[in-house]
Amino acid sequence: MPLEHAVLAFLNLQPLSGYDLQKAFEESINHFWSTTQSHIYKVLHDLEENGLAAAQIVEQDGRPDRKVYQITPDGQAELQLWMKSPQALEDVREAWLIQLFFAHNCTNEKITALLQNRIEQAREKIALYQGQVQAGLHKKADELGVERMRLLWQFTLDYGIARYQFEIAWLEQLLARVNALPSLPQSLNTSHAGD
Amino acid sequence: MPLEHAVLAFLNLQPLSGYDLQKAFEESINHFWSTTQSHIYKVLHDLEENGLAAAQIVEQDGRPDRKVYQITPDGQAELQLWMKSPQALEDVREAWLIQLFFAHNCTNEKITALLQNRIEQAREKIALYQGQVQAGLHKKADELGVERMRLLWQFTLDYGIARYQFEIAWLEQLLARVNALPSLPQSLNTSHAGD
DNA sequence: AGCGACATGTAAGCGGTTACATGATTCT
DNA sequence: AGAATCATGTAACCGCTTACATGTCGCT
Repeated sequence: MPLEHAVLAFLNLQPLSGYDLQKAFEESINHFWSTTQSHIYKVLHDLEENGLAAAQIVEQDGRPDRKVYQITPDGQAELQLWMKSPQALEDVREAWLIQLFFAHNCTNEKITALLQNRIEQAREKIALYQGQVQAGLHKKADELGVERMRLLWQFTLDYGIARYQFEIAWLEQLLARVNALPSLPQSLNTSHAGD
Repeated sequence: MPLEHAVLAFLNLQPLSGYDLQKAFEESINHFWSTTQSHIYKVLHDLEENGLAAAQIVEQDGRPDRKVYQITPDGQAELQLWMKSPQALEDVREAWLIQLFFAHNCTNEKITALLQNRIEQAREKIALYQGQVQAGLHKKADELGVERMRLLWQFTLDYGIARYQFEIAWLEQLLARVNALPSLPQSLNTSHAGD
């Protein structure tokens, strides 16, 4: 469960509440591991149950109580173990490839439209990563002032940018190949409701 | 629900049983949309409930009965709609990036080991795709003899290969950058259980 | 006698998202 | 007066995987 370990990794830097963690995720690793508030609270609950984190209620005046979690020795051991363990390479799993695979009865124009939409989405992602996300990471890194950390964070961002750039390049190459596709069989083109 | 639509797309070519579908998935689109037997049976059940497919029991001698599903007009309409609808570009979501992000206290050697393991896995995927998967697609395409289909199928396979090749190239580039990383802070290197 | 192919399903769990629920304080 | 921030959670659902359950036939 990667989210559990991401939470442990954050707690290993400093004690945090669910609310803090939500912001930390948003500002730090959202570009490669998005999550939700409710999932974080659930994971914290589970971590406590398993003795990997310990909670402590902190009262505040004029504000709701905070429930601050600390990593336990068991939690540190678990984290250390996980950090070393090779993760399985993710399988390709993309819904648009289903569309492409079964596009036999679609016109080349319709296929092209799908690809162009995808290129557009990838461009937006890159703009986001190079803009807001990059700025956010820079800011956080400057606060901490640890060069080694800054570079590691940058690697994760660069990965995302490179990935979406790859996506665009590959799709553009595919556009040409789609245009060269033999045309639809007439019977299917006119008579079928088909795909 | 992409699996539902993948099943509809198969049924749009010909009526099939759950067992047939499992084999069809295995032989055709497993390289970008893997699934399981039980999931297929569940989806078929749901499709029938929603009137997108209709089942028919076919008795056999010496074999268990088959439950053969046919796509309905509603199913065809739904499929046609989905085929045109742009899919959201998948977010980057990779657990090893969590490891990289928090690798501050890991030695460069440990980071390198993770990357190399990933490169190795990607190489294996490429070998698989260029070998068995490519052969399987060729065989199926030859049986059908429709060039337009053959090419579309090839595109989905080429995507996978290109993706894993990208992965390798990017990781190899990262290896150099990891070696150039400023070393661990001594205090953390020696005293902490840490990450 | 044992295994693989044929054939259909259920149950439990996992990691995750969306929607719901509550309520004070501070800023505009 | 209304919105944003602070703060914690539950419930329901989704897509999917793993494990379980059952049984026949044909081949070796």
